[in-house]
Amino acid sequence: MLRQCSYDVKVKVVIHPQAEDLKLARVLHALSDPVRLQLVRMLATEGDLPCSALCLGRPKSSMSHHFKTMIDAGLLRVEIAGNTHVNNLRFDDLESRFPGLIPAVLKAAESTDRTR
Amino acid sequence: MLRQCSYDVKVKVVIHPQAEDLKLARVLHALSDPVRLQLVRMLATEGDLPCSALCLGRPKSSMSHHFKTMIDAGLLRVEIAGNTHVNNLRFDDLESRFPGLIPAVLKAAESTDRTR
DNA sequence: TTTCTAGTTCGAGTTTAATCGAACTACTTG
DNA sequence: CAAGTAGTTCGATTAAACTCGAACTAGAAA
Repeated sequence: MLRQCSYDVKVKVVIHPQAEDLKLARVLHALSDPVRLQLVRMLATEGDLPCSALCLGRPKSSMSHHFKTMIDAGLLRVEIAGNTHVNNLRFDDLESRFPGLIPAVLKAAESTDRTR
Repeated sequence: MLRQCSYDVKVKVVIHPQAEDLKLARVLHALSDPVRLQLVRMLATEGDLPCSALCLGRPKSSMSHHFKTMIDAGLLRVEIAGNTHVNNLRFDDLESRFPGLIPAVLKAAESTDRTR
């Protein structure tokens, strides 16, 4: 028996994995790209930021790909505020699941920009 | 002016990057695979191991690829002892370059095997 | 010297990822 | 409502990675 919805509902759903479902390999992969490392650094130091503040000269579609990768891995949470998407680093979730990992990565990334 | 070598020299050279040349993104990428994470765990807990002790059921050629990835990233050092290649985790180099990173990864990996 | 063992290299097939223009959606503002 | 703004999605292209059999190399052992 199928239930049908009589109105045309359009919900923009961004799926964030739960803290306990974060997978280490996925998180490390999301961190293993210079562009994404830079995003993590910016979000860690400057707090929540809209996409526009994070697209440093690159095409929007490229950045959208990186955001998706990070969201799927559980690195970012996105809150939609009207027109803009506010990104924030899921620091507490990451820290509870993988203690010390993000601080170590941030420290390592800060010690040099020759990340690649 | 070219110098020529009159004998046929064959040297097996394994190039290990120097500690100060390790690149964070490369290291994270080398860590971002479940098979390689497992290798890191085994080497961390059991010390130096030959390839044969690390190829858990997988084809040698596949494992060779993973070893190469890890060596190139600076995760492993290989010492050739006669017939066998002894692998060891470059813990001290990694720790001096990226303090806390490997311990955090090991702790995270140990907390669950659902790494992927 | 033949054989065994340990591991690499090669090559092919497949998968996954990165890049980016163009079209699209949805909110906001005039 | 029209126009602008913020960001996603699509589709194509290219580049990297992963996997693995087969052939190869070199040391060890018989």
